[in-house]
Amino acid sequence: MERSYQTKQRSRILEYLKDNKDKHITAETIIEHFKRIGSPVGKATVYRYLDSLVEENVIRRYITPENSTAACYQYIDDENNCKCHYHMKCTKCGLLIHLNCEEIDELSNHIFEEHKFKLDECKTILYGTCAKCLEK
Amino acid sequence: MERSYQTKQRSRILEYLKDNKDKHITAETIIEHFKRIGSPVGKATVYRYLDSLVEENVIRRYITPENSTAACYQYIDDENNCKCHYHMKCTKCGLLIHLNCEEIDELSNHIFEEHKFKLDECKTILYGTCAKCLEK
DNA sequence: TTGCGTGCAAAGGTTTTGCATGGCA
DNA sequence: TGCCATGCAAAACCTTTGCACGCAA
Repeated sequence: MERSYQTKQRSRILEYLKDNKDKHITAETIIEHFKRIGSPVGKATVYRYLDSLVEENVIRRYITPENSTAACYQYIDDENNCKCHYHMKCTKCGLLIHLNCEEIDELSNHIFEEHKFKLDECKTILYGTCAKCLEK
Repeated sequence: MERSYQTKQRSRILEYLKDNKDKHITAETIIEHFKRIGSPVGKATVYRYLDSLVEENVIRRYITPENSTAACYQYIDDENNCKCHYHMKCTKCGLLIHLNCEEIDELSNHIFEEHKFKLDECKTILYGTCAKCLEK
C-alpha cells in the first residue's frame, strides 16, 4: 500500500481543479494561476501531482485537437456522475458538455453487440460545435 | 490563390500516407521509413508538408491517448468515404476501425436535435477495446 | 526521525522557425 | 528567372528526471 502526505501545494492544486471542474485545465494554467496569486508552485510538482491524480482516477487527462501541444485535465465530479457519461467538447469555444443521454448508451451497446468493440467513455470525447458557436 | 510545386519529397510522402491509409502514422515513422530505404527526407519538410496536407483536408491529424507525445496522421480515403463516417480506435493494440453504421448517424441526429450540438466526425474518435484485446 | 514531497535545473521528445541553398515551373 | 521547397541547425514547447533540501506524520 502506498502512502502519501497532505501538503499545501497538493490541496491547493486539487481545490483549483475542483473549482474548474467544468473546464479543461492545462498544467501551464495551474502554474500561471498560482504564480499570479503570489503562491507559486513548481512545475515538476504540478506535473507529478497531476500524474498521480490521473492514476488515482481523481482527474482525467485529455488531449484536444485545437490545443495540439498541451494536455488538459479535468476533475471527475462524482456527484455529477462524470464517471458514467460521455463528454462533448466544442472545438470553437472549448465549452465542455456533460452528456447524460440514453441514446449514446444504446449506441454503446449496439457497437458492443454488433461490432464487438467496447467503448471507453473515459477516453472518448465527442467533438463538434455548440449551439452558440453554430449561430455565429 | 496559393501556388505549390510538385517535388519528389512531397509525392513520396503522400504516397506513403496513401499506402498506410489504414494506420495512424507519426511524423517520426515517415522520417524513419525514408531513412531506412535510403532516401532520407528532412524533418522540417515532413512537418511542413503534413501541416499543409491537414490544411487542405487531404489527411487528418490525431492525437491519441496511448501515444500521448506524438501526433498521428491518416490519409482521408475518399473511395472509402472516410469523410462521412466515424473511426474507432483500440487503446490496447492501436487497431483502427472504420465505422459504417446507421446507429451512430441516428445518435448524431439526436444530439443535434435534442442537445443542439453538431458532432464533427472528422475530429471525433471513439476509443475503446477491440474484440481481440477483449479476449485476452 | 523517516521518507515522501518540493523545486530548481537539466535533459528528453516533439514540433517550429531562420536561413542559405536547391529545384520546379 | 522567380519563387516555392528543402534541409540543416537552432529554438521553442511541453513534459520528465536527478538531486538536494523541506516538511508532514
